[in-house]
Amino acid sequence: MIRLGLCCLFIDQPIKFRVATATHLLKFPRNERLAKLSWLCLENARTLLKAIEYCGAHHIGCFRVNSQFWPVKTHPDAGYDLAQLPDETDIQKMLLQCRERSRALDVRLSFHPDQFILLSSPKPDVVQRSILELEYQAQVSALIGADVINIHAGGGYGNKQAALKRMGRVLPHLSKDVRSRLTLENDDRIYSPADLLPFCKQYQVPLVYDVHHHRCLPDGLTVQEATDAALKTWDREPLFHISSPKQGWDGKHVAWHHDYIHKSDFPVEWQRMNITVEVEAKAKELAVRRLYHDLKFSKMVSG
DNA sequence: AGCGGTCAAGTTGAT
DNA sequence: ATCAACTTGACCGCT
Repeated sequence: MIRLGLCCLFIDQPIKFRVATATHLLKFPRNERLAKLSWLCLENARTLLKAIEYCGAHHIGCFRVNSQFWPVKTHPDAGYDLAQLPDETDIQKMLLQCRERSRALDVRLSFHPDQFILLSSPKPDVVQRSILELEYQAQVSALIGADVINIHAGGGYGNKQAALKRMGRVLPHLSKDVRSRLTLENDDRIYSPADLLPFCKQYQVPLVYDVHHHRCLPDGLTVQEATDAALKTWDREPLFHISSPKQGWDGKHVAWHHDYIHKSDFPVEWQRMNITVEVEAKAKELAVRRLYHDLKFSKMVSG
């Protein structure tokens, strides 16, 4: 059976991760700031445990952790190390519990660094800050047992091949904790599966195949072909993405996510596969529940 | 309690 | 030139 994944938040459940802005935090003296951050990190660790327990009890086999799990962790002024937080020990303990429960309940954990994380940028400082952020997410990943840190290939910068080459040259500078988890996802505007597959093969970076993005940015590959090629890039359970367009496929903003996944958008090619499919839908756990129901109890039709 | 303004960051394309 | 989109609105500070 397919493992469905929930992304970052709940819409209906009282399971809420906390965040704080650097602007706000920097109004306080350092000690007070670290105390606040410590509390936020501990609170988010407790919340993650709740999220894992909920997923385990509701046929949700994967949970994506928000990039702000440790708020402003790599901010140039407000950033910090775990060792500087007064609740370090309690945070570690709680994260270990998350790791144990996610393993016991078979809830896979993943990360998806946001749009500022670019290994292909021609600007060295952009790449440097991106690496710092990846290292932070890998540190948390190691503590909680997440096995995927998924990023996009970034901008085209007028020459996609050159951009991919730049990214390839950055890979050796990543720690093992990042490198062993790093994956690449096709996007809806610049990098198609056909653009990324050669890179993924050459550098052994798994491709997170997003079929919705593929439909927004076609490349001559069928869903079946892209699926098969993506599968080959994985040395563990493959992870793919699904979403539906907000106003349908003839609407204006096809790239915008709908509240739910339309039955016909789920590829028939993916049925009965041992894969993780992260559900990108605004109705969150309700959308996962509905899709799970649709997959289990009704025959899907090809769109 | 409700609401408006704000939030670290890069790149692109629509207006 | 400005703005919204991107995996995701949440939080502060005022009324």
